[in-house]
Amino acid sequence: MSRNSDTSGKICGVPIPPARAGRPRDCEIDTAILETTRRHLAAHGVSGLSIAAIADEAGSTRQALYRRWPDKLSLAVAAVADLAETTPPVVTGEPLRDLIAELTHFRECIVDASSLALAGVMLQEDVDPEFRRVYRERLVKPRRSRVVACLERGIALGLLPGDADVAIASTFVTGSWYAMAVAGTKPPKDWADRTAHLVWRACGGKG
Amino acid sequence: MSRNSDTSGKICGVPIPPARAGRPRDCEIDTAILETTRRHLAAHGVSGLSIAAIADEAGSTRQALYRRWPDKLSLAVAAVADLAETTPPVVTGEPLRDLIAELTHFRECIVDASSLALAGVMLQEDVDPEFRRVYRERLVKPRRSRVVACLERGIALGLLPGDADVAIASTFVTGSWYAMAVAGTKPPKDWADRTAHLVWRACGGKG
DNA sequence: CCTTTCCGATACAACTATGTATTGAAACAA
DNA sequence: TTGTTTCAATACATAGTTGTATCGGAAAGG
Repeated sequence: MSRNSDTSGKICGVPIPPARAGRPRDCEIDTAILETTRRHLAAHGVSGLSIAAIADEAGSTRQALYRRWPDKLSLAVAAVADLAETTPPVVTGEPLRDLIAELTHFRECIVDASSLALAGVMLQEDVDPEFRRVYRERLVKPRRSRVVACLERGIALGLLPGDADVAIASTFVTGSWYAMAVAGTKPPKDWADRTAHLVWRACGGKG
Repeated sequence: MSRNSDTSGKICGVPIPPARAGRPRDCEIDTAILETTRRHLAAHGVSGLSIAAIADEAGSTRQALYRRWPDKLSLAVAAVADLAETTPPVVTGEPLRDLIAELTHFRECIVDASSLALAGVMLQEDVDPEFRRVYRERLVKPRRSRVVACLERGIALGLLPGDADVAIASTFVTGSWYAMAVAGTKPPKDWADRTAHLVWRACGGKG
């Protein structure tokens, strides 16, 4: 099977442009480079990125890389933007259960994508604002709003009091994980369950 | 007044060694370099540290720096170890009030020392284990145990139930701040108060 | 077949960082 | 005064990174 163009309407996840002549790009190079870039980002931060090292480790060359992205920053942004937004957990309508599912999902995402270190990178002061914006828009905001939605549904259903401090309580969810990572504490197996119940109770619920 | 040795028993915060001959070191160079190093760490991470840039910005030279620390890592470790552990808030014995004081103190510390970005750096995967260890021992652990102490005193006083999930709840305290930083949310003025009350309630308190 | 683009390999100039060294002056101990 | 160490400035070799360029060959479209 060809590693290149198909007829599905997309090439490398991007809508097909007015088909240009010449040898098509190798999709596998794109994905290999972006993946390697994310690994390097998590390991060394933005300043530590080395175009040469990335191209090399991705099994390609710097030229193939420069043909796609003009510089280090564009590559980093592309690598984060490319992080496929995983399908969120199904909403059952039972807020506490949904909250637990959300935390379980968060845990899975943060482990295998080394997104935790990525979050740390974003706190660096020399990170490009646009880069930070893409990260928040793509990875932080969606989850945050789903968590808030769980709690607000709890209020709507009368399970939580109307004056519950959702704004602060919703930060506990991911924050708990960050705090453990910084402290070097290994989160327990039942972290999702315990955390969800604590947040629920913080909001005034009787879970 | 001399910038150098004194007779107080310490030089540059270090016990006086058997007084050696020759021109004494300039303490101000030590502090200027360590301070500049912390700024650079927060801004660019470990990989982004530049000995030359640090020496320059500190108003000194690379040679003065190499005379003190053999390499980049030693300098980074020294810079973090040098972060004076600020005097913790006074314990009143009233757990919830102490918790609020602790959070207020945390907020002050994290703002002016740019320690937040430093926490992010520690999540990077290429950070030296010993470096990480010093950071946790010096900056993370003390605060964490004070927070835990507040909650456990609450249990001891019968203000919190004995089965309160202190291990998880204590991560909410600093975690809330991290989560906001990552999300780009500006913590509200009354963050300490609201967060403390939420954590208290999460533990089963009626504050 | 011809043209275009991509790929891998190699090369190059400009820049930066690192670690070491030297020099003359300054500060202090014995 | 003598000996030792520090300081600022300067120099140097080594190494790594960046961005651009060139080359022959491969893969596609017209």
